[in-house]
Amino acid sequence: MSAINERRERERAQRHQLIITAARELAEAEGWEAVTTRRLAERVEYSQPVLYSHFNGKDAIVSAVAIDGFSELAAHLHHARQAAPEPGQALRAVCRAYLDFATERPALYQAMFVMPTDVKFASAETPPPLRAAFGEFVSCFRPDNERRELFAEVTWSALHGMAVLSDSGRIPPEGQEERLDFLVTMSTDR
Amino acid sequence: MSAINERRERERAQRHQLIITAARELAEAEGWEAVTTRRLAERVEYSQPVLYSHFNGKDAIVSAVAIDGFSELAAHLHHARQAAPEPGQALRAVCRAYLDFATERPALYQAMFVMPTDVKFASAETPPPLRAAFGEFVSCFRPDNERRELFAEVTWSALHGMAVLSDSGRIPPEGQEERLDFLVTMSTDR
DNA sequence: CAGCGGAATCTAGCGGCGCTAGTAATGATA
DNA sequence: TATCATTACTAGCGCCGCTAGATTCCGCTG
Repeated sequence: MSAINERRERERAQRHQLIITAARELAEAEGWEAVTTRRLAERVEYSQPVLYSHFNGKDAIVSAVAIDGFSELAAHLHHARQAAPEPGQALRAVCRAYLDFATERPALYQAMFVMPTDVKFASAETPPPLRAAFGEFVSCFRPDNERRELFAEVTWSALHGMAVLSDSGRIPPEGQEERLDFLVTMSTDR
Repeated sequence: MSAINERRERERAQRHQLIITAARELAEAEGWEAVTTRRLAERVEYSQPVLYSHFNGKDAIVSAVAIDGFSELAAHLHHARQAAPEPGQALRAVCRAYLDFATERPALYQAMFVMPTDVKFASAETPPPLRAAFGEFVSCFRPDNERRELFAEVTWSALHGMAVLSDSGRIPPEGQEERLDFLVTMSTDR
C-alpha cells in the first residue's frame, strides 16, 4: 500500500470518528430526535451521502456511538470499584457510578441501552468493552459465589429500570438515593 | 341538548375508541414504527385530519393506548395477587404476572412504560388505573412496613429492567424465570 | 319544502425525514 | 498532458406528522 493510500485511509478513519462524535454531541445537546442525517452532515461539513459511505444507515451511527459509550462506562465502573474503601462497599460504589453515568449522559445511555440496536449482548460477538462493564458488576460478588452472573444480571436490570423510569419521569428522581440504598442492602448481605 | 346531538356525541365517542383500538392492534401486529397517521386513518376508514379532531397529535394517541393498558395491567396483577395460594406467595405471583404482561403484549407495554409520554406518574393527576397497578405491588408487603412504597418502587424498577432488556435482546430471555426467582427471594425475607 | 349556515370532513400540500441514483469534480497514473 | 477510477455532490424518491382551505353534509328556519 502506497503512502498516499495510507494517508487517505487515515483521513477516512478520522472522518469516521468525527461523524460519531458529532452525532453524540448533537444527541447530548438536543436529544436523539434532533439527530437527522441532514443536520449531522451539515455539522461535519460534508454532504449527506458521505455518511452512508461510512455507515449502513442511521442506526449504525447510533450503534457506533453506543460502543464508544461502553468503553467509557467500563472505565467509569472500574474506577469506582477500585476506589471503594473496602470490598464490602464495592457493589454500592459501582451501582452509584452506574446511575451517575446514566443521569449525566442520558442521550449516550439511551443509545447504549434503550434504542434498538444490532449490538450483540451476552453472546460470542459481544464487544469487549461491554463485557468488561458487565464484568465490573460480577466482580462485586465473591468469586466462590457460583451464581454471581445471575446476581449481576438482576442488579443491572434493577439499576437500568431505575435509570430509565427516572429519566422518563415515571418515578420521581429525588428518590434514587434511597432506592439505591435499598437495592444494595438487599443484595450484599447474602 | 337535543337527541340528535346526543347521538352525534355517542358516535364521536365510539370513533374515538375505534382509533385507540386500531392503533393498538396495528402496533401489536407490526410494531409502533408501523403506526403512522396515514395507515391509522386508512384502517379506521376516515381521512387523516379526523385523527387530529380527536387527539392533539400522534403522541396523544399513544398515550390513550397506554392508559387503556394500565387498566388491563391493574386487573391482571390484582387477579394474580388474589389467586396466590398464600400471602407469602403474593409478591411472586404479582411479579410473574407483570413479566407475563410485558412479554405477551410488548407493544402495549412499550406505550405504557417506554415511549415518551405526557401521562403523570406518581403525582396528583396520575390516572387511577395506574395508581391501582402500583398499589398491587405495595399490597404485597405487610401493612406495618412503613417503607413498602419504596420496596414496591424498587421491585417494579427491577421487573421493568428485566422486561425491557429482555425484549430488546440485551439479556437472554430464557433466564427470566431464574432472575425472577432471585429477585423475589431477595425481597420477601425482609 | 327550499335553501341557508355552521359543523364536519376531505383534498391537497408544506416542510422534513432516511436513503440513493446518477452526475460532476478530483487526483494519481501513463 | 490526457486518462480514468475514485470520491463527493446535487437532486430527487417515497414516506412522515401535521394543517390550511375547499367541499360536503345536514339540521334548522322562513
